[in-house]
Amino acid sequence: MPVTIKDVARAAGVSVSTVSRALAGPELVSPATRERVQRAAAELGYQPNRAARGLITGRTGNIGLIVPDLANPFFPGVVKGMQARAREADFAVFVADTDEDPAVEVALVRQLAKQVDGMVIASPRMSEDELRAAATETPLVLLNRRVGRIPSVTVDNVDGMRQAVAHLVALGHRRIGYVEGPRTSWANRERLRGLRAAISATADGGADVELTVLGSFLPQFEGGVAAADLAVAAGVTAVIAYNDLVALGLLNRFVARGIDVPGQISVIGCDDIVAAAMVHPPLTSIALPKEQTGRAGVDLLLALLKNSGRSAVSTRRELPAHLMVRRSTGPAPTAPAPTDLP
Amino acid sequence: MPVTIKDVARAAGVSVSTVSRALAGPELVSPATRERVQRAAAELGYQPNRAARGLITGRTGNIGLIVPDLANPFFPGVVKGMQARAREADFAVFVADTDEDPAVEVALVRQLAKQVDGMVIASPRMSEDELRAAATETPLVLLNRRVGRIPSVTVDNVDGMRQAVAHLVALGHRRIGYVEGPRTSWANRERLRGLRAAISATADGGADVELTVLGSFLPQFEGGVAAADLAVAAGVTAVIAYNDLVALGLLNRFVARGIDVPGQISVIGCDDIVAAAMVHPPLTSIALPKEQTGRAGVDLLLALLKNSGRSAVSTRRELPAHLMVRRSTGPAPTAPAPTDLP
DNA sequence: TTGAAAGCGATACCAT
DNA sequence: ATGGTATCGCTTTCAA
Repeated sequence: MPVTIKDVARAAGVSVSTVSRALAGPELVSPATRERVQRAAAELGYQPNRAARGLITGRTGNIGLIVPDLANPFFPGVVKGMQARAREADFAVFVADTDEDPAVEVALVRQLAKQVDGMVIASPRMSEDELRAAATETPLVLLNRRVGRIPSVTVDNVDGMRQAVAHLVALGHRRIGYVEGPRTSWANRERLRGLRAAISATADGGADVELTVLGSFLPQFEGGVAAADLAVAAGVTAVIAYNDLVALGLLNRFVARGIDVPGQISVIGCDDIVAAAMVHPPLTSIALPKEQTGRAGVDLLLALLKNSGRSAVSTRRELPAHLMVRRSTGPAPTAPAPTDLP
Repeated sequence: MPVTIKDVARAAGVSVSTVSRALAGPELVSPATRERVQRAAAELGYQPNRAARGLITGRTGNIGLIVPDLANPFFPGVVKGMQARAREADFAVFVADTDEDPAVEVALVRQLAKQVDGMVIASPRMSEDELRAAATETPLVLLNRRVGRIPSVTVDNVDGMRQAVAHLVALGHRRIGYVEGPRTSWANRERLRGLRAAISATADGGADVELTVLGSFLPQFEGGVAAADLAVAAGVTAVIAYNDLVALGLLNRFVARGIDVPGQISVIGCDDIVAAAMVHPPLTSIALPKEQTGRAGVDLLLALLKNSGRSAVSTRRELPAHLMVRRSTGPAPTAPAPTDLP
């Protein structure tokens, strides 16, 4: 039999209204009664019933999080960040996995919407229209995607690609391949855009770099395995993959075919999942701030909830990406000796 | 403005009680009214408010899941299985991560308990007493651990180890090392027990196998890296690790030191995480049925909830483990040639 | 078979 | 500053 607000009221010798006030806004009651109430509550181990509170306030104290695939090591990091931040704000987090299926995603949003005050969708796979529709039904924050004025947290993919290209070009690479992920992935499009921008900027700088786009492939290990042979056939000296899982697949296939990395070909991934540092050779990767992305997502959502009703605050946060150089990238096989460089 | 039961009642021309009945137990109302009510509900898109329902029924429709570390690829599999099963039963899942900290675990259980009908704790790190206490506060199911009569889903670790040892012995290994995980881990103790049993059984069979226990180490990549040198110094020809993350650490360090796997030393992990097949050489691992474990956990919990109040049903399920042989295990370096075998 | 009404636990408004 | 009370949306007696 859980202790209710009545029990506390009786114990403190006040009315339930007073208890409610003493606990919610300490400045609404006299210091003396506040003291008594708080002690009584503590002694009885009183915990407000969230369902009852939600019934009248219209708030559940829950937020939802939807991710495409928990098995992709990128997302647990995001989940951790979200939970940490949500807990600080006294919110609980529902997590749901869509198995990369846009239809499941749409269904889950609708189902979850009733049970939460708002939700965060990480790397949404559904269409822009569907997202816009969802945003009208429930406060919504997007991670790794921008759609209209829906609040979002993104990473500077374009700059990440700039760093990767600069690194490769400095190593003497002139023929670079990119292994595409899902076309429905906003990040994929952004990365491709960043890549093209970086390469044309390089052209202005004098170096003549050629980009070969391969794909699209599954954003998983298997996708990389499949892409590896195409990369070799394309004659590139370096490959940048949509994400680390794909890069790991590339690495694996190259090793299996006896192709030396980075001796014959360099590989760069994206996300910097833990496994990137665990393979041999360790994978150079564009690190995205996973936990920070999660935290920022909750931050935006909380801001949204506070302003709910008032003029739609549309907020965006863009986080920086950082290239983690490891041993999977090295000098281009046909690169001129350092002394020959201009 | 969400549609409530009143709206449905008005639309169907009946009282709210009738609506409630028509939707809950169709046999409680006349077929005609049931039909009308259901159509009205469908047309209005009525979704019962779970908070309101929970207030009176005392049920939230939520279940909680606590895991030590979402970043350990073993757990996302479990989470996926749980969610799938929970969704079938129309339950939502709260997920919380403890960062392997027993204290956090205890705190989370207490906090979550108020918001759920029951909870599942995967690989609990807290003490038996704490678990027993938790079990009295809320319906509880344990994954990968057995404590008293608390319902649990476990994997047959002992048999898994038997398979691993049999595999190694067949390859000619006689000096085997085990890298321990956390001493607070039930699975660790079970695996050690299974290992010892398998080895003494082998002794009865004539082969004289020696076990060297190393550790304990962090159940992570870094733990394996640290353990690798000890394994080499101990002169074992094969190492079995507490889990795949540790095994990957071993593998990595062996390669870094120029020690050939499996030429000079064989490595076996546990869990069969996806990364196991992604490294080079691919890791032989004892596969645990991750999703099935999650599903079974929810099954047990649902059964518990149904019987709540009645005599404590204590149930256990034990799932089988399967050795996945890959290239990280091979003949022992000093093994006699196949023709010399008896 | 159906309707009216009493709560579930908390908050918020209206008095005092 | 505090108490009484209506109320949130729903389920569940109790009568009819």
